[in-house]
Amino acid sequence: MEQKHCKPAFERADPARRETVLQTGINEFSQHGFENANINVIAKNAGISIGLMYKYFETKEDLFILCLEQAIEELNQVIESVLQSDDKILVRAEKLIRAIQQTSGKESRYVKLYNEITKMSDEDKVRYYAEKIEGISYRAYAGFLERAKEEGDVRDDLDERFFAFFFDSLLMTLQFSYTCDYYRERFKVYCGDDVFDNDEKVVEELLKFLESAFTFSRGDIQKLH
Amino acid sequence: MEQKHCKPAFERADPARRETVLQTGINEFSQHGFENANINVIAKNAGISIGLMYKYFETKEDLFILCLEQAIEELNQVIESVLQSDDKILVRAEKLIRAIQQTSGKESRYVKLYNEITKMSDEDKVRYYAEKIEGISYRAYAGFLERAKEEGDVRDDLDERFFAFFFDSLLMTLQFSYTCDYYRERFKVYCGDDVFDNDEKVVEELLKFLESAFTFSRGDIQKLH
Amino acid sequence: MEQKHCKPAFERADPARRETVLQTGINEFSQHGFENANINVIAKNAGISIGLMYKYFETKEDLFILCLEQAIEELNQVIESVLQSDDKILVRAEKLIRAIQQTSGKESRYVKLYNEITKMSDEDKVRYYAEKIEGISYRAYAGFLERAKEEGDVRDDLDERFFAFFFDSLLMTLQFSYTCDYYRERFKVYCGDDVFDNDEKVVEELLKFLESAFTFSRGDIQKLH
Amino acid sequence: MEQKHCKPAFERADPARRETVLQTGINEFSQHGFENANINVIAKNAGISIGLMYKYFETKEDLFILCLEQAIEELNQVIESVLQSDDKILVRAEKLIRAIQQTSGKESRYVKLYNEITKMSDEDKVRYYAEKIEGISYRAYAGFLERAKEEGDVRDDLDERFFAFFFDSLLMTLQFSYTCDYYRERFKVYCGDDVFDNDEKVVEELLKFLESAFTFSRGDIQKLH
DNA sequence: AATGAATGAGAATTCATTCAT
DNA sequence: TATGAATGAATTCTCATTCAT
Repeated sequence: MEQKHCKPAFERADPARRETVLQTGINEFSQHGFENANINVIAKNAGISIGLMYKYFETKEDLFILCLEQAIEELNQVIESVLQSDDKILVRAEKLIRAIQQTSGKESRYVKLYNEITKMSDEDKVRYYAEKIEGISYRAYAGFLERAKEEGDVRDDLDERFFAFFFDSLLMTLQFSYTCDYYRERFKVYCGDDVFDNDEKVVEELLKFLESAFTFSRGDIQKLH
Repeated sequence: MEQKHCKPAFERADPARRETVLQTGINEFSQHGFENANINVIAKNAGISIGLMYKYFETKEDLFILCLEQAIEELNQVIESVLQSDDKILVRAEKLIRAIQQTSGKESRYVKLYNEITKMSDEDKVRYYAEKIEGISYRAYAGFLERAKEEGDVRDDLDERFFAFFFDSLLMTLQFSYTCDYYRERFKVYCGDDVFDNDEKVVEELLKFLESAFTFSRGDIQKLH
Repeated sequence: MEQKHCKPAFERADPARRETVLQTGINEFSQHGFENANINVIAKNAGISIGLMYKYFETKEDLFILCLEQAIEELNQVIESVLQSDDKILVRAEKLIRAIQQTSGKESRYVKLYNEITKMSDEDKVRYYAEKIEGISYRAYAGFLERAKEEGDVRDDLDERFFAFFFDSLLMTLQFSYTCDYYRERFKVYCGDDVFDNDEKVVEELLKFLESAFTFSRGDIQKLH
Repeated sequence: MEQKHCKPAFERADPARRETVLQTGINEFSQHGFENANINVIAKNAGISIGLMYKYFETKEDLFILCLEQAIEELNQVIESVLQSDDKILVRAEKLIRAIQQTSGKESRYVKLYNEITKMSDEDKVRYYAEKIEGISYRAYAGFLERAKEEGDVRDDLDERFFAFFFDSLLMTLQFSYTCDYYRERFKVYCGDDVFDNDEKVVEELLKFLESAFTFSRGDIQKLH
C-alpha cells in the first residue's frame, strides 16, 4: 500500500483536466459502485479517450482509489473548517450535525464513495484506508474530547477512545442517513417520513442524547436517585 | 415491490434443497458481494444445475433478494430470542451487545448481506427493504422503550423514535464492527488493536454511555450544577 | 506443467466438434502465429460461440497448447508408421526423407506450429515441450541407431547421441524447408530455384551425405590415404 | 522489396543515436518477439520520443527490419572474420563451430532475431530476406567448398550446393542450440544435460561427422568392403 | 422436474500511430 | 528537429441467461 495510484502523466496533466477526471470518476463510482462503474464511460464523460485514461491510471481500481482519496481530502477539509474555532464540545457537535445536514450534492457523492469501501475485503487495503480515513476523524475527536475532559465539560469516568468511537458512530450514521438511499429510508422508518423536513428537531434530539451521555457519571446517577 | 421473488417451482421444491440453495447463495453473496457473486457457481455449489436455478428464480437479483429475506428472518429470530424475557432496558441492551459479540460465522454472513443492501439505490426496493428490515428492530426497540419510559427507567423528555434511532445506530455500528472488515479496522483505530480481546470493556463502556444518555434529562443537568 | 490444457467440458464434447475446434485452431495458429491468431475468429470458424470456447479452454494459450499437442501426436504417428518396418538404417533414412517431401498441407500446419514453439521462452514450458516433442524422435532414432551399430551398419567410433542429434537436425531442417516460407526460400538459395521440382535429387544427395557420415571411421580415412 | 526501411531523417541523425536506436530495437525484438515488442518502450529506452521514432520509421515493422539488417551485417562480419584466413576446410569448420560456441550475449540477440523472421510469411519479404541473409553464408561456403573440391580435400561426387546446404543446416541448428531456449533444451534431450559443459566434445563429434561426410565417395565405400 | 451446453453482449486493457506544439 | 499527449480499434475474457433434450 501507500503507493502512488496514478502514473506521472496524470500529475503532469492540466489541473482542470485532473479535476474533471476525478469528479467524473467520483460521479460514476458513487452512482454505480465500483463494479458497475464503466471506465470507458468515465473517460467519455470526462471528455478524454480511453487510451489516455490508461495513460493516467494503471487500472480501473487505481482510478477508483484516487477518486476515493480526493473525496477523503475534501471531506476532511469540511470537518476541519467546521472544527477550527475554539468551541465547547457541544457547540462543536452541533456544528458537525448541521454540516452533515447541509451536505451538498457534491459531498454526498463522497459519502457514497466512503460507503463503498466499507465492503472492501482486501486485507491490506482495508487496513490502509481505515487508518487513513478513520484516523482523521479519530484524531480530530480525540483532541477535543481530551480538552473537554480536562476542562470539566465532560465527565471523567469515560474512556475517551470509546467515547470518540460512539460519538463518531452516531455522526457517521447520521451522515449516511442524509446521503445514502437505504439509510435515508431507515431514518424515516425510525423517525418518521418527515424527518428531512425538520432539521432542527434532529439537531435538538441528538444534542440532548449526547449531552447527557457526555455529562453524567455513574456517581451522578447514584446521587440523583 | 412486495412481489414474490421466486417462481412457484422453488416453493414446490424439497425444503432441504431450498435451504441448501439459500445458504449457498448467502455464502457467495456475503463473500463476494452481489456483483461479483457468480450464479453459475452458486448453482454448482448448491448441487443443482444452472437450468434449474433459473426454473427457481427469474434473475440473479431475485435469488439475492430471497437470500436476503432469509437472512433477515434468521437475524430477526436472534434478536427476538435475545429480547423475549422481560428485562429492564439496560439489561436488554447488555444482552444485545453480548449477542453481537458472539455473532457466529453464520450470522456474520447475514450482516454482510445487510451491509450489501446499504448500497442499493433502486428507490422502490430500497424503501421496501428498509421498511421490512428496519421495521423489525424499530418495533422491537420502540416497544420496550415506551415501556421503559412508562416505568420511569428512562427519562421522559426524549422522543422515543429518535432515541430508538440512536440506540440502533450504535448497535448496528457495533454489529458491523464485529463482522465487516472495514469496520473492524475502524474499530481498532478508535479503540485500540486489542479491542477484540476485551469484550467486557466494550460492554462496559457502551453501557456506561447508554446509561447516562437514557437516564438524565436537561433538568437533571441544571439540578446538578 | 503436465497439467490438462482443457476443461472437462471439452472432453465431454462431441468428438467431431473436438476435431473441428482443434483443426480450426491449428489452422489459425499455423497461419498467423500465436500472437496474431484471434480466438474469437477461431470460435467463429469452428462454428461455436466465444463463450463456449472459454467453456472448453481456460485461456487462448491453453487452446494453443492443445492444438500443439494434437499436432505432435499426429506427426508422431507419421514418423512411427514410416519407421515401423524392420529396415536397414539408410532405408529408414530414405523413407523419412520421402515422407517429409510428401508432407501434406495438413501436416505442414503441424510443422509450422512446431516452428512456433521454437520461439517460446517460458522456461518450464520450453523444457516440458522440448522433452515431449524431441523425446519422441530422439527415442525413435536412438533405438535404430543402436541396432545399426550393433549390426555393423554404422561405424563404431561415434557417439550415438550426437549422431542422432546431427541426423535429426538435418531432417528437421529439411522438414522446415518443405513447409515454412522462409526455409523454403533458404533452400532455393542454396540448392537452386528448382529444388522443389527435383525430389529424387534431394533424396540422393542427402543419402549420399549421410551414408559416408554413417559409414567411415577415422581409421578408414587413414587406411584410404 | 529492396526499399529503404527508414525515412531520410534517420539517415541524417547522429550516428551514435542511430546505433542506440537500433541496438535498443534489437534488444526488445529479440527478447519479446516482433508482436510483443512495444515500439513506445523502444523509444523510451532509446531515449527519444515516440514522435521522433515515427519521424525515423514509417512503421514498427520498418524498425524491425532495419534492426534485422543491422543484425545480419554484424553476424556477417563475425563469419567473415572467422573465415578470412586461408585454412583447409575442416579447420574452417572447426573455427566456425568454436565461434558459435563463443557467441556473446550481443550476438545471441542477432540469432534470436534471425529465428524470428523464420516465421514470416509475407512472400516478398521472405524472398528478399532469405536471399539477403542466406546468400551471405551460401556464398561464403560455396566459395571454399569449391576450392576444397579442386584441391582434393573433399570428395568429388558431391553437389556443392547441397553440400553447402547440409553444412549450413548443421551449423545453423548448432547456432540455435546455443542461443534459443527451445533449441537449447532440444540439444540437451539429444546429447545430455551437460552438453553445455563440454564444448570440446561437441567440436569433436561434429567434426568427426563432417569429416567422413566430406571425405568418402560411394566408390570408397565399395573399395573398403 | 432437471440438465448443462450454448450464447453473446459487455468490460478492461493494450499499443501502433497521429498531430498539435 | 523534437516532444509526448492523445487516439480508438482491437482483443481477451466473463457471466447472466436461454433452450434443446
